[in-house]
Amino acid sequence: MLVLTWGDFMSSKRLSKRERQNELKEKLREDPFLTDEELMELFNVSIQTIRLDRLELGIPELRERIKNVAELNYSKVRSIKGTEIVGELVDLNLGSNGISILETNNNMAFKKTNVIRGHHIFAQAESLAMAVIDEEVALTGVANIKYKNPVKAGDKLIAKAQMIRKRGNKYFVHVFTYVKQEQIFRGKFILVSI
Amino acid sequence: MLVLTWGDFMSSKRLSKRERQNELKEKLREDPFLTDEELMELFNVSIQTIRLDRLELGIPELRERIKNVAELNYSKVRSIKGTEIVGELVDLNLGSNGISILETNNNMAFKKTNVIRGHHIFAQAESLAMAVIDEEVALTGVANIKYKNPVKAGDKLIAKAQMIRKRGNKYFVHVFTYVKQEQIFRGKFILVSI
DNA sequence: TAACAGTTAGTACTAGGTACTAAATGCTAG
DNA sequence: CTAGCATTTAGTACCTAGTACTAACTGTTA
Repeated sequence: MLVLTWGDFMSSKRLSKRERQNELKEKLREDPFLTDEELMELFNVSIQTIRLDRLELGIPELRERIKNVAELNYSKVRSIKGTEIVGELVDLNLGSNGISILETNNNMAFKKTNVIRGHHIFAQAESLAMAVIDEEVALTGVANIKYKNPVKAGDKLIAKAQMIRKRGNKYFVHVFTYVKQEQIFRGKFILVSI
Repeated sequence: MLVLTWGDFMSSKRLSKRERQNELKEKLREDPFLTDEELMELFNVSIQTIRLDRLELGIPELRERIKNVAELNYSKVRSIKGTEIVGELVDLNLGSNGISILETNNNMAFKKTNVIRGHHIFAQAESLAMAVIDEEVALTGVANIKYKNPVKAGDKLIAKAQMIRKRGNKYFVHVFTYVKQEQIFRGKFILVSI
């Protein structure tokens, strides 16, 4: 059996600038914790070449990369904590209707397909439904929902909620979510105030 | 009204070594991105004092702290990428059933009531339903769900999924979620493979 | 007032770089 | 075969955010 490690591969072959830079991007995407020195050994070129490559590709230094990774995750936690409403509330008539907008990104998507995971669409709709009813505290009792079309990362979700009726402490709210006029989700919620 | 900022507080008062070291630990727990220089200004002491404090408390330098945050989340991200499952998968029989556990915390709850927001319960159930069906890529088409009882932050959610039947590319999966034997959620999902 | 904890000052050194200049090497077209 | 250009390598000064260490200076307390 012939087995070539990355090391064998790299020491046997010197890639062209373009090839090397592509591999460099790929390697650093996989592992942003690699130092220039490690990359230099990986690609069997001088450290200056690695640095020129990073400069040309606009890739920041190790410490910046690590910091970016750290801040990404640190801010993610904070932003979730901050908002109780998923998406941005752009219109609200208590007891009647409301509109919220959610900008999707590929953190919300399946990596393979880039399709937004259902629970994000659900979360936007549910929290909008909650916002619409004129109650201090409420919980979702029942939801009947339908995903009509897949949503791609980057799409802007516009959710429109309408309170249909109120019976005792139960609120019936319908939410329709659109991407560019096209309906992609429909949810019927029964919310219970407590 | 008397308002004291942290700055006022710190410049008016010099804490004892013990107090300062406690505050230091707390500050760095809140924000690990603080440099010794920023801490020095915060506590109104010299940079050497901050460094002695860190040494005594065994707190690593800024870059190490950032790296730790980054690595923590990097491995977390990787594990999410691997599973894409909300909660921890403890049992799985492809095409039949599965169980996942989600430890809730107060980041997942309404601040006022400490009740877990519905979409977290939904997300656990939906992703477990996805895991159970033996398909590479699938989307939720329809869901009919019911929240039976509110869940408090700290509760451990045990979701049990059962695939009921398959018709063409449609899968019918039922998920029941429990907190200490008590059922708190029920969801009927129709998943569509693509 | 001596002893000691606590604090501050200063120096040499480190990793992992940036920014820059200069020189060497490789390839290609005339 | 060689001029000209891209590419690569070498080397220097400088940076940040430190470590590790020595020495000196306060402040309190016995």
